[in-house]
Parts: sequence; structure tokens; C-alpha cells
Amino acid sequence: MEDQKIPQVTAKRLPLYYRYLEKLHAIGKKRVSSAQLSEALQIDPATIRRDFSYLGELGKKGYGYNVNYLLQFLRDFLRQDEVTNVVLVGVGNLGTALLRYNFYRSHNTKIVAGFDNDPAKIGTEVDGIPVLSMDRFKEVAELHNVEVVILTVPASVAQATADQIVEAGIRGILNFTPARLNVPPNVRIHHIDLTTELQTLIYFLKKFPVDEESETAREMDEAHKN
Amino acid sequence: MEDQKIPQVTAKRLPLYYRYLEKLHAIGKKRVSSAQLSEALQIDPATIRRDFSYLGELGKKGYGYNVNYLLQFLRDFLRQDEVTNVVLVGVGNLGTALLRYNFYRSHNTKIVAGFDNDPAKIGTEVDGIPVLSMDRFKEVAELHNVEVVILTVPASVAQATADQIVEAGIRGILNFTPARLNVPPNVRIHHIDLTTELQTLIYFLKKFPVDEESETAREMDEAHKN
DNA sequence: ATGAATTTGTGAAGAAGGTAACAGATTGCG
DNA sequence: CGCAATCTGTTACCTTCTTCACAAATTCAT
Ligand SMILES: NC(=O)c1ccc[n+]([C@@H]2O[C@H](COP(=O)([O-])OP(=O)(O)OC[C@H]3O[C@@H](n4cnc5c(N)ncnc54)[C@H](O)[C@@H]3O)[C@@H](O)[C@H]2O)c1
Ligand SMILES: NC(=O)c1ccc[n+]([C@@H]2O[C@H](COP(=O)([O-])OP(=O)(O)OC[C@H]3O[C@@H](n4cnc5c(N)ncnc54)[C@H](O)[C@@H]3O)[C@@H](O)[C@H]2O)c1
Repeated sequence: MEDQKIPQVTAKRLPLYYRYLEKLHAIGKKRVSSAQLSEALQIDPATIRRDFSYLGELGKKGYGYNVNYLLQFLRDFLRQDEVTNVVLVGVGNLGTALLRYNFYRSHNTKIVAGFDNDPAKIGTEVDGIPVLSMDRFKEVAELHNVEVVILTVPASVAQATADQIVEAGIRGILNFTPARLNVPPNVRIHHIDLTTELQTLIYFLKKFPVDEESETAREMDEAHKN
Repeated sequence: MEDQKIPQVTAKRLPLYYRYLEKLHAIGKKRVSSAQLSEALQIDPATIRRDFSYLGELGKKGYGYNVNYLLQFLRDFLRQDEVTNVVLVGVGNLGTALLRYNFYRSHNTKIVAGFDNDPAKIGTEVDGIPVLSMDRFKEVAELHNVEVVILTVPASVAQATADQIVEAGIRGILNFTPARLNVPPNVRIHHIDLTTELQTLIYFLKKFPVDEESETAREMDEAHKN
């Protein structure tokens, strides 16, 4: 709480900046302007400068931002040096895909285990990550200091599963199910609703068919470029 | 364009309402109030009423909303009766999971084909959906009137692939890669950045550890409940 | 060294979204 | 029927986010 509050949206964009700065660093670029960042990330340069200004005066007038400095600053700010352990519950189609994705290499986030209630899956491994019975959830979560769960169970059991993992002390849930979970106020939930995203995209296309002339549709859509 | 503009956020919530109304309809519920919807969807009742008011006067004072009527209205408005054909490009971990998911049953959206450039995958099927060579993209997309692509290729080839599919006449892209795609203004892109979502969730947990006393963190987070 | 060119940080205005609150319409109980 | 209870639609306000526009600082070319 020692940090002064930064806007929600800014917090969501910081990882984007971080990721791109890593790329710039990798190719040896030493400086970058908000205009160049804007070009690459498709975010208004004023927005970018404002975002950074919440963190301090990170740039220099007439020069721009020093890539190394900014990268290091964001690394610290985002605690990118600390490894975060998470677990995934529901090793089905989507869960397996997520287990196979290497969040660790790119983001210092480690999925230490998957959980499922299907006896056929329990005891197996996905890319070296063990799939365990839900019985062992609390034990394993505590052992690895896990506070965040990726939830990919069927919607029908989402609430019951959420109750169970909250009970075990989990404080954050990345919810891929369409269910709206009811949890205590001290537990944070982020919803990712793939179906709705697809539907919304289709809705806009059907509703506002773009003729080459008009830019309206694109303007309408800018806000979606999170 | 005949429809008066409705706010972005409202458009994103409509499928949510629609989905829940289907559930209500299925269990035979005849009427529902904004307060009840609020309870189930965790959206402020005033927001719900405002959302519906953009579409017309759909409710009745002292009564609430007629489930069947509202459901039918939203079905029409969202064009849920028309089947939308889409294709998926990049049949890897994530792509395969999405192919296996039945968008059709739940949302009248049909993935008619997957595309990949891996010879080992071309010619196979995933749950009855054929995996084809990119060479056939334009032909197949035109045959099935496809305007929307789900993009799940590696980030490194995302831009090149986007160019290729835009060239073939695609007008909407659901982009799962972390790449920020550059496309003509008449093509719509929605980004779904799973990694950033996870990072942002973790960021908030680390930055604002919730003590039972304080609600600050939850307040800060409300906006994420999309 | 000088002055033109850059580029930041931010004040101010605007756009977009959320919500309290209430008039007015309707329901449904007694 | 009469009246309390219910519940919408919307006005008014508030908060959050975006963007314009510009002074101030710095760089860079000559
Ligand atoms: N797959 C997709 O592309 C996709 C798209 C949109 C939404 N979703 C949502 O993501 C969720 C998962 O989808 P999926 O396709 O991977 O489903 P899935 O059925 O393939 O996987 C669900 C997994 O959860 C396990 N499970 C069931 N009950 C459990 C319990 N009580 N405790 C622990 N594990 C349990 C099952 O054994 C299975 O392995 C669903 O809610 C779905 O609506 C998936
Ligand atoms: N899997 C995840 O959980 C996850 C999480 C976050 C982000 N992503 C992103 O989603 C994308 C896909 O991830 P993945 O794990 O499924 O990767 P993957 O490597 O498993 O799948 C990529 C697929 O694309 C195919 N491909 C490669 N080049 C192609 C081309 N030029 N044309 C057509 N197909 C081509 C490959 O053959 C492969 O089948 C990546 O951009 C990744 O960053 C994935």
C-alpha cells in the first residue's frame, strides 16, 4: 500500500510495456520515445507518457526513455524478479494447453501443479508438471506458497471448486469458466471469457460492416485494444 | 449502422445477459428483475437497466423483465439465429483446445476448419474439424463465407500470418498472440492476452495484499469484472 | 556556441462509463 | 377496490480514462 495508487488500466498496460522493452533491449536498442512505443504497441503516446508519469519521471525531455533504465525500473516495479508459483485446476482441453505454455521462461510465473478429479488423469504429467488429485490441493498449495489459481474446470462445478480453493487460502483466481463466481471480498477474480470475446467481435462485424470509406467501426473499436 | 450506437462495454455485456437468460428460460423462469440479474452476474442493477435501456424499453415498471421476450429480443439483436462460420489459424496447444470446444452448440459459431503449416498436422482432423494447409486458406474462407479468424500461431509469425489472412478478405481477428498486429483500418482486432491477464492479477495481489479489514483492493479491482 | 528539432511531463478539457436516487408505472395483497 | 410494495427508465452526478496542447528541458547539427 506504500505505492501511490496507479489506475487500473495503467496496471494492465505495464506488462505490455515491459514485454516490448525486453524486446528492444534484446536487439540492443538504447533509447526509445513515446512515439516509437506508440507505433509498436498501438497506444496513444500521451497515454504512454501519462502511464509512466505515475511511476515517476522516467524519461528525459528531448531524448525519450533509456531502455535499460526503464526496463529495470519496470522489472522492479512489477516484481518480475520474484518467481510466482501458481497452480491450475481442471486439466482438460484448455487446462492442458495452458500447462504446456511456458509462462516461466517469459514471465517468471511457474505452474507447479495441475489438479483434476478424473482418476485417469491423476498421477500423470503434462510437460513435467504433475497432475494431482484435488485431495492434495491444500497441502501442495501451502507447500509452494501458491496464492493464485488458474481455473479451467467445467462451468457446472466452477462455484464448488472455487469454494474449495478459497477455503484452502487462495487469494486470486484467473477464471476461464463462464460462471460468475461468488467469493469473499478478499479474493480477487479476473474473468477471461473467450466465448464472449468471440461473440463481441462477431457482433461488431455484423452490426457495423465497414465500408472502406468509413472509419467509424475502427473508432468504435479502439477501446478493445487493451 | 441503422442502430444507434451503444457503448462498447454494453456490447460486451450483452452476451452475458443473453447466456444467463437462456439459463433462466431453460429452468422455466418467466420474469426477472435487474436486482436478480445483478445478483447472478455481479453487475450493478442500475448498470443492467441502463444497458437494456439502450435497446429500448424492454421491461415493465413494478414487474421487471419478461424472460422470453428479453431473450428473444437479445437473440435478434445479437443475431444469434444466424450461424457464423470462423476458422482458426495455428493448430498448436491453444488452437487445438479451442477447436475441441463446442462454440457451435452454445453460440451458433462454427469453426469450419483449422489451418497450419506443419506438414504433420495438415490432413488430420480435430474433433471432426479438418486441419488444412495455409495454401487453401483463401479458397476455404471464401467457400464458407468466413470473415473472422481465431489466431493462435507463434508470435514470431503473427504479423506475416495476419497479412496473409487480411489479404484473403478476413475482417475480424481474435488475436491470442502477444504481437500487436498492424492491419488496415477496416479490419477489426480483439486482443486476448492471457499472459498479461495473469501478470496483472499477480501484480495486484503482490501490490495490494488484502487484510481482512480493508476493502481497498476489492474496490480497486471492480473494474476487472467485465 | 547558437538555434532548430525533439520529446517529456502535465494542466485542462473531454469522453466514457458507473451509480445514487427518484418519479412514475405496475403489481398484487388484503 | 385501495394501497403498500415493487421495479423500471432516466436524470444528475461522479469517477475513471484518454487526449490535446504546450512550456520546459535537452539534444543535435552546424
Ligand atoms: N476449451 C476452450 O476452448 C474453452 C473456450 C471457452 C471457455 N472454456 C471454458 O473453460 C473451461 C474448461 O474447458 P475445457 O474445454 O478445458 O473443458 P474439459 O472438459 O476439457 O476440461 C475440464 C477438466 O476439469 C476436470 N474436472 C471436472 N470436474 C472437476 C472438479 N470438480 N475438480 C477438478 N477438476 C474437475 C475434468 O476432469 C476435465 O479434465 C470450461 O468452463 C469452459 O466453459 C473453454
Ligand atoms: N498455449 C497457451 O497457453 C498460450 C498462453 C498465452 C499465449 N499464447 C500464445 O498463443 C499462441 C499459440 O500458442 P501455442 O502454445 O498454441 O503454440 P504452439 O507452438 O503449440 O502452436 C502454434 C501452431 O502454429 C503453427 N504455425 C507456425 N507457423 C505457422 C504459420 N506460418 N502458419 C500457420 N500455422 C503456423 C504451428 O505449426 C503450431 O501448430 C502463441 O502466440 C502464444 O504466445 C499461448
